[in-house]
Amino acid sequence: MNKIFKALGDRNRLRIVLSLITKSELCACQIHEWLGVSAPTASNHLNILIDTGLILSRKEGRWVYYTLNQKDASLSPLFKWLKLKLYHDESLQFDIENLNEITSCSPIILRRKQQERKNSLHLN
Amino acid sequence: MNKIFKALGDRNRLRIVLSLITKSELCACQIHEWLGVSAPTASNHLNILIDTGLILSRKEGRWVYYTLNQKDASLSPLFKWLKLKLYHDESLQFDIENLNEITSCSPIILRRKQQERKNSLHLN
DNA sequence: TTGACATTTAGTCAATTAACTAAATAGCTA
DNA sequence: TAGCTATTTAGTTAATTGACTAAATGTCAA
Repeated sequence: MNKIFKALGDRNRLRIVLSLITKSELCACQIHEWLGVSAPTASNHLNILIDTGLILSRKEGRWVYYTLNQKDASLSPLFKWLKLKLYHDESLQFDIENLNEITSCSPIILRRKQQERKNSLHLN
Repeated sequence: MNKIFKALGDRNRLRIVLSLITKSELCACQIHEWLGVSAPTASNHLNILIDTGLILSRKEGRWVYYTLNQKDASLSPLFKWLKLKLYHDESLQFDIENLNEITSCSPIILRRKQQERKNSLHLN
């Protein structure tokens, strides 16, 4: 149980879980983009959440998709409470809003956009 | 919300909350004795829990008593979940069992016992 | 099969944290 | 009032953690 709280005690890991509460499935690159941390950092957080059993992953070629672990019934009251808290927390909702921009296109398009942004930076 | 998870992410702070779930009210010295840490360390943990709103304190002369914060209704699903988890976690139950020895007498008697133990150590 | 690319692993570093001891504070009691 | 004593505050230290970059892995697609 302590492991679960340790996992959620990190702001970025809590944000991942909240994003999966509202979006049901996200791929690693979407999460890394949204968190605003490097890909290795996001990967590390995701693995910690996997390790505590809070989320599940599914591999599809080079892409890895994540969902909440709905299979563990003992977690569902916790997720329910998180969802409720999320509804009443303005700052968290504001944070989640930016997810919509990222999930409004497929991961492939998102990556192309990331690439273009990177290239235009190099021109300056 | 992150603050709550950060608070419960520490093993000793989680133990304090679990002890208050099973005992409803405990004084600082009982908690310090049970955790097996120094009095300043216990005091620090208790203040962090107060600060996050998870527990409440009540002063009675030199003694300070702590309870869960039942006044904040939004926390009750969390406490309920903790209680449920506690029932299904053998190692935590074992840990909590030692509380009975400490709470079987008043804090005043407990302190006298602590003193006697300390004195007998000095004789060796 | 080679090049590109999503993700992970390794290794480093700064910041945070939880513990301790010593000293201060505050409240009882003789 | 003076001296205990429960708790808190200050200050120090070792361990943990979360971030980064560089390099490795594994998969698709030309």
